[in-house]
Amino acid sequence: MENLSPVKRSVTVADVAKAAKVSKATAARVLGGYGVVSDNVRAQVMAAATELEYRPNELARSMTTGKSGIIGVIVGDIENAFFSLAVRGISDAARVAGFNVIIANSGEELDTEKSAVDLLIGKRVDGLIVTPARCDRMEHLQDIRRVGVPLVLFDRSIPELGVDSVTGDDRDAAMNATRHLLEAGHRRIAYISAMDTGVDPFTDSRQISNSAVRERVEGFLSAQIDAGLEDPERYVRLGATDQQRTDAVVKRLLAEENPSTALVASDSLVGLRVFRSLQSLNLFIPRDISMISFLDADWTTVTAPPITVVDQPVYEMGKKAAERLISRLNGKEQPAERTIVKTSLIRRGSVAAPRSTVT
Amino acid sequence: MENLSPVKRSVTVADVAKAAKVSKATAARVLGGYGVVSDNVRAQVMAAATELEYRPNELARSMTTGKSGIIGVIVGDIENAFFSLAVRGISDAARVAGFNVIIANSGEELDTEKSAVDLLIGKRVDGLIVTPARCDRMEHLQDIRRVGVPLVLFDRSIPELGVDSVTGDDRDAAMNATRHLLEAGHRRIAYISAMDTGVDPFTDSRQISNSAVRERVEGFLSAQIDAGLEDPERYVRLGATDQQRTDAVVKRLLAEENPSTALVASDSLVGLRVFRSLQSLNLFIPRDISMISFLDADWTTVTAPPITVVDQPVYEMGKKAAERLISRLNGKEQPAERTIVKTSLIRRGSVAAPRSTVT
DNA sequence: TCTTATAAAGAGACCGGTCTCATTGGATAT
DNA sequence: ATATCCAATGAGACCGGTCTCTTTATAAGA
Repeated sequence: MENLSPVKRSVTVADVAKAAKVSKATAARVLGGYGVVSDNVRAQVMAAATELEYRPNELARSMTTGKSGIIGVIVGDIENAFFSLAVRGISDAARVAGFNVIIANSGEELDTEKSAVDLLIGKRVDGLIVTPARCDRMEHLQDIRRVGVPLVLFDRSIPELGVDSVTGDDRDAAMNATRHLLEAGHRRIAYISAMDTGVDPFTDSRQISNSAVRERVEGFLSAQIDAGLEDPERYVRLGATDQQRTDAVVKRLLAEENPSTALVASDSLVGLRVFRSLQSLNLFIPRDISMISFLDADWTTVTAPPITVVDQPVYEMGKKAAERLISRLNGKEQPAERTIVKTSLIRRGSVAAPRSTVT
Repeated sequence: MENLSPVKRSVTVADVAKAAKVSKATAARVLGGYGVVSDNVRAQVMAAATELEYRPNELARSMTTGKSGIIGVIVGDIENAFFSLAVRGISDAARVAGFNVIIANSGEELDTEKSAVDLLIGKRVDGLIVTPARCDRMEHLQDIRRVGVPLVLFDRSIPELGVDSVTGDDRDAAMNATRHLLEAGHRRIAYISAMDTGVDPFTDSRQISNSAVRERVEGFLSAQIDAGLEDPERYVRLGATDQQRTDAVVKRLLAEENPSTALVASDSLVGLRVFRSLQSLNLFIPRDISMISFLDADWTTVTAPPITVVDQPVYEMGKKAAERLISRLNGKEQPAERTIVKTSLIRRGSVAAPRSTVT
């Protein structure tokens, strides 16, 4: 074990300057890579710097420049494949542009999100990418703009806020998925989400504070209205937040007088839970029931049958969000823009005609 | 749209002090929550602060205190469920203790890891949790200690470094998994990993620079030696880095004169790829071949049959690593310690007796 | 009444960089 | 030979907090 006790105060430009026998200003110029210095002085300073193992203090640097080189990201839950992939896209794009990423989890809770915002602003992040837990509460997001920190919303948008957003084409995606089920002959299609609005029987999509889910539900409904179906709302089921509650939702859905013959899962976690529920009820997909899930998650490819999914290009979405933010950080004054990325339906084996077609 | 142009310089203690008609020092005392102030002055200052919407500049605070309140985490790939779960555990533990987390991806590349270390040290993180890409190159890790930043290794350990580490009981885990296959009657068992040592035919576990994989391989080998099998090395296959190469590995493995009848996948990504390979070869698990994968990943529960796995309590591992680091940050002078968390085998449906038992 | 202890507030240095402005000296122009 | 210019360097303020040290005012003690 080498010696590593000395509790050393870190080496500063002043130290290097003294060692190189030049002024602090000159040392700072070569170490900071700005201004103009003669070649031999530069060499001297560099030599002293490596000798002393100088490492710039980015904190101090940030203080004077006012730029931290950090992008703050607030997501619902990194553990969720959707977000971890997005974060990967964000970090990759950030790194290319010389930025770093600091991540905070909101757990989809407004209060946690608020304190994360305060925290990241305190850390003087250069910009923020946020997945707002609720699209109807945005005071804290307005604060962000007020202090002059560029903001990009991810996955969900809040038009009233007037900031950039990058989302999927949720409404179209849900419409396409629903149409696909309609075309297969289904007439009683359920939509299952983990969202929890206080009110129980779902009646109006405006109850849903998450714009992504809201738009998906709206697409789901309008596809059915277009097809002449009545009252598609009655098959919208929320609150599938864990396995147990999902089991309950699915069970109830199938115990009704007119049980649904197909369903759409609002995200890959809900999809997985629903799949397990169906399995435990000994239902065979797609013979007994058809299903489509959002997100082309790992698990959807290895089930029997593999699951038909709405493929959201999450990595690209993350990348785009970061790029948008960065171009704004680089001073581009552009009006707020809503970027909508196209999704596609990957047809696999979980959709078939309903068992007994009731018209 | 409200007014938000003013390009405002942020509000400082001095501003608040002036507004409250007290000295900067006094304002700082109440805003920073230290020292002693009278109640009415405190009230005055607080009023001025809320009025001006004062937000402390954590950067400046960090500069003088020398603490940033940030823990740096360097992982192989956040996109990987193993790491994203670990990061979740780390962040949760960090938040409880009042720390934040900044994440960097190494992509399992030494150079990227090195620059991530430089970067995070530059940002003056209070401590570092690293998943070292290679356990045989550690100069940059020694640097970390040299500058006095506490370090905890995650998932992999480097005893020579003399720092804390939190890992799974990889050797035992692999032994147990292998024994389970031996007990089922298998005599030709393969071990597949994504690691890539330069040398092709695997001969010696010391070729493997990742300690976790190395120990798993060693456990895998010794279980077989113990059982009296000869030359188990010949069934160790590395380089399953993507689907295509995994397909090749699996194909080659099964085309040999004595094809293996069971296999162990070194992590959940490899496991998933192997599963797909077997599927595409129209092999049925466990009838044609048995398999065990590391990590209780989502996908392993919904396949037909579900996959027997080594359950690594990754979230807890992350949490423990963070807790260990934090206790060190809080000044506890304790000797370096290697924390090994126990894994368990979750028996599901992917292991059965080999088709034709050849002794 | 006068000293002394103590609580509350103020003044200003400091952290480690950046950056503006002043100073110096050598090359070129006249 | 003297004025002019510019490249190279130095001196020191500044960013926004923390913190030490000093000063002031008030209450208790003699």
